[in-house]
Amino acid sequence: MNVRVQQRERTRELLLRESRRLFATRGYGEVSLAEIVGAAGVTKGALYHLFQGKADLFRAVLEQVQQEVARTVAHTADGEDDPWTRFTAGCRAFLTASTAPDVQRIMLVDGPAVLGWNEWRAMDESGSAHHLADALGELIAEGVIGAQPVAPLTHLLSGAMNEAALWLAASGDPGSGLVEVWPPLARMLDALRVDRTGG
Amino acid sequence: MNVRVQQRERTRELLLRESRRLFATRGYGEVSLAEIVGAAGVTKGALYHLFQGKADLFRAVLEQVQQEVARTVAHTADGEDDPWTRFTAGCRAFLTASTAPDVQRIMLVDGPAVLGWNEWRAMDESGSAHHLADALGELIAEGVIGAQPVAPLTHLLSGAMNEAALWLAASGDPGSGLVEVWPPLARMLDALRVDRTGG
DNA sequence: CCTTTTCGCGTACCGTTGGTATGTGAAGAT
DNA sequence: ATCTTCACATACCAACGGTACGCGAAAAGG
Repeated sequence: MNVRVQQRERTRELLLRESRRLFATRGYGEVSLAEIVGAAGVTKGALYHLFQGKADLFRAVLEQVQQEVARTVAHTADGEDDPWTRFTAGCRAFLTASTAPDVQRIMLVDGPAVLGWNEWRAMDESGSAHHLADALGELIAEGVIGAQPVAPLTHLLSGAMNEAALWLAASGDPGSGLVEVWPPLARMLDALRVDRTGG
Repeated sequence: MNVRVQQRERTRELLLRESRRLFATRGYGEVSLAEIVGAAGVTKGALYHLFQGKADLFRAVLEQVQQEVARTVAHTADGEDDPWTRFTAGCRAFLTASTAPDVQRIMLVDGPAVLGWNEWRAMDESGSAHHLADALGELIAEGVIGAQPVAPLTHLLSGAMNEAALWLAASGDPGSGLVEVWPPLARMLDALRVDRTGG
């Protein structure tokens, strides 16, 4: 029980890689299963042996993308000591990470439409949005921001940052776009603080 | 040249009504053209005579939904005199209007995926986001909020409210959900003011 | 009026799509 | 050495979006 598991995993990763590339560049609706299995060098039999269908394959890809983003955000945040700095650094990391084309199309555009908003939201909450909620909870516990329910706040900020990521990716250079988007976002974040000493 | 134009318009509105209903309840991908024309009591010949295809039909439906929301927002905002009150009232109107199921699915979930984010954004900017940008521009001109580029700010707020609308519609009763979402959003809006005297 | 043109729409058809049923041959178990 | 499992290929299907064309009534022209 070794060669088989290895081969299975290898085929699965091939399918994930190729379908992710195709979904990212042309969108879920415009990519056929024939293309995917062709690019991966297998057949539909393999695909349906490993996944339940097209939507399930997409879900696996989305899961992968989401975990990558979440890991990047978490890694950046963990590098900071001060809770507030950790929070803002995580937000900025999310913005830059979500500028990548595959993240854009798969996670932010096609995700909700293919899986439905409820399932997409559930996945998001176990991904980067989870870290966001954690950071907000910590800030509340330490009294940096006022006591309040974290869920609505998380969604507001998450929505704002998702849209901001899409916008700055669409408007030419993401680097210079960030200079435009970050100040108002930083001000919004700063407005949460109970004791505003910074600008 | 009268009966023909009337009949054409009537068929078009029938197709728009039925496809809107189906798209809203089951989503763009799960609705077939056969279903749509069946519900409308016509055939595919009529559909392709009036629209360029499935995506074009969806675009027409989305345009309709968006204009309805924009009109509601504009109507609510125009009822207020003070620019700041007009702004916040418009935001609240958008939130409540975007809680309707057809607005949710068609405008916020499927829209970007079917038309692509760029085209969706272009349509949104000629809809309710346009009013939002107008209100922000006015507030800047009157010195209520600091001088800054309106575009990024518009996108941040638009994204936050879109997500908030989806969230409060998904979490049971929208009425009680609004009570949860509005305070943090109001605080975010209030943080934009140069001179913060209110809470 | 009668003829001709226009055009809104129905009918019949096509290539492609996601999905399924079944075959096959090698890896693993006994 | 035989049997079972299983990763995957092959062949096939109904349904889909889209197209070509035909029909009949309304408009236009004389």
